[in-house]
Amino acid sequence: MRDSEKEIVRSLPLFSSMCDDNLDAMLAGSFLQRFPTTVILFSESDLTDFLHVLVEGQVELFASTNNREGTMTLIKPIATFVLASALVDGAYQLSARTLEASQILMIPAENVRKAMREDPDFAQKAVLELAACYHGVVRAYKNIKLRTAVERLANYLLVQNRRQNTKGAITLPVEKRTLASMLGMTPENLSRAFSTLKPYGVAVEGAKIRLEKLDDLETLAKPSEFIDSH
Amino acid sequence: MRDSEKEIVRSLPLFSSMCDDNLDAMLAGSFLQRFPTTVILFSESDLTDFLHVLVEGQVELFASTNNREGTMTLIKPIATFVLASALVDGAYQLSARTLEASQILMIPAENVRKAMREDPDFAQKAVLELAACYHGVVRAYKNIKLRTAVERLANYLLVQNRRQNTKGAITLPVEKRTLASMLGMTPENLSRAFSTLKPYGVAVEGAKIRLEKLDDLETLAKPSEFIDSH
DNA sequence: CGACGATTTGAATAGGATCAATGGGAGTGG
DNA sequence: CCACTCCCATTGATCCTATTCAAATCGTCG
Repeated sequence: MRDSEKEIVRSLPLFSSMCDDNLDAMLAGSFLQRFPTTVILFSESDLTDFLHVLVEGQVELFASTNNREGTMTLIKPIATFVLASALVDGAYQLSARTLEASQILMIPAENVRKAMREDPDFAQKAVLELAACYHGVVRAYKNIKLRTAVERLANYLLVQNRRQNTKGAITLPVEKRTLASMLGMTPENLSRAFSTLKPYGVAVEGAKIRLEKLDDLETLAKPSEFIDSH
Repeated sequence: MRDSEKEIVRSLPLFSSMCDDNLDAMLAGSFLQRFPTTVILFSESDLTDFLHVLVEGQVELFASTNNREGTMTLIKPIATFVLASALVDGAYQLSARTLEASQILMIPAENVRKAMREDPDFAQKAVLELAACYHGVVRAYKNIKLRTAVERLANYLLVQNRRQNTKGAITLPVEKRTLASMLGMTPENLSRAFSTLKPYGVAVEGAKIRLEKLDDLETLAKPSEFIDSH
């Protein structure tokens, strides 16, 4: 474990206030691993060996059943994933694959559970992090349960516009087929949803999207503070 | 706060190992309140004043946006709800209403946050509880994203059959329109889904459902350990 | 008994998925 | 560098699922 990697971990709110000794103890046995793109990191039925920290690249968490598959969420650096699974010592519950070549710091789950038991401050941070994760899934659940495909796309575009802060000229951070899966539709349907949004000022050129009538798009999307990310 | 109420709280894993002094401190300012049926307990935008413990009755957590509404989950005694919101000091994120006359123990959220900060053992329990809640929503999210309405109903019936442990003669614990909302469909569509399941041995008489061909139903439902409740 | 809401059934419509075919890039190998 | 291949994206046609609107039935409760 190099110092540079320790600094990466420390930059995360979850670990920011952990004392140095405890951090060293938790990182013992950890290692930074590089993965090529499109690699399965683990499957939902695997036992949770590691808490993962995505340092570079991009990772998709997905679920499959009965020959169907759906994206649950996308992970971008720098962030941990599968914290809940690592803390309870069970199966991952979700599968993961890289969407790009990625660097991932793997922290033994047992170390994380030990830290939770022995470092009250870390346990507290874990509570806050888990609560945030919980509300994140609740939002996603509301989104798919209460909105149509076109509305989900419209709201996604508005959120990206705020995040990328680039005045209506956004770039999709993932392939359209992955975006389709994340938004709970087929790639064909995503194409058609983009067409439907054309009258609302959505101009598509590959991964570059221009939003030329933000007001109209918002009227259609009806964004909600309690569904769309802050 | 009477002793009987304290015993109720203590019966929950979340509080089982809390020392008596801390429990008393947390329960200071708590009160047991009775509500009639169909009462709104709070709305998603309300600030989280209380951690709720459903002692008797039944509660629905739901979300609404743009004139649509959907059941997120149903709470049955004895269980806490909105723990995540109580711990982070923000809005509830979900709305709640009683589905029956109910008794609810209201614990000031500030007390819960204080307990989390000062009682490491409680923080640990909260971590485990939150992780379980998180996985619960993930399951619900997978369920709606990867299954059709008929499949969701079929799996719901199989889960109820296991839980009620009554050899294929189950009783729906809620009105059908609520069940429809929980399964993410309209009441009309639920009716039709029951009709679709008739050839699979599902016989409906009001709230009484008989499952007469469990094997056929399972073949259709394709239950999954990582979607359906244990 | 009468009123109200829940449930069911029917018909029409809308939202999405599937199947098929085509075009377009990116990467590979010659 | 170019041709080839493969996969992504788009478009069209069709099918299926689910919602909406309407109406009838059923139960429950006052």
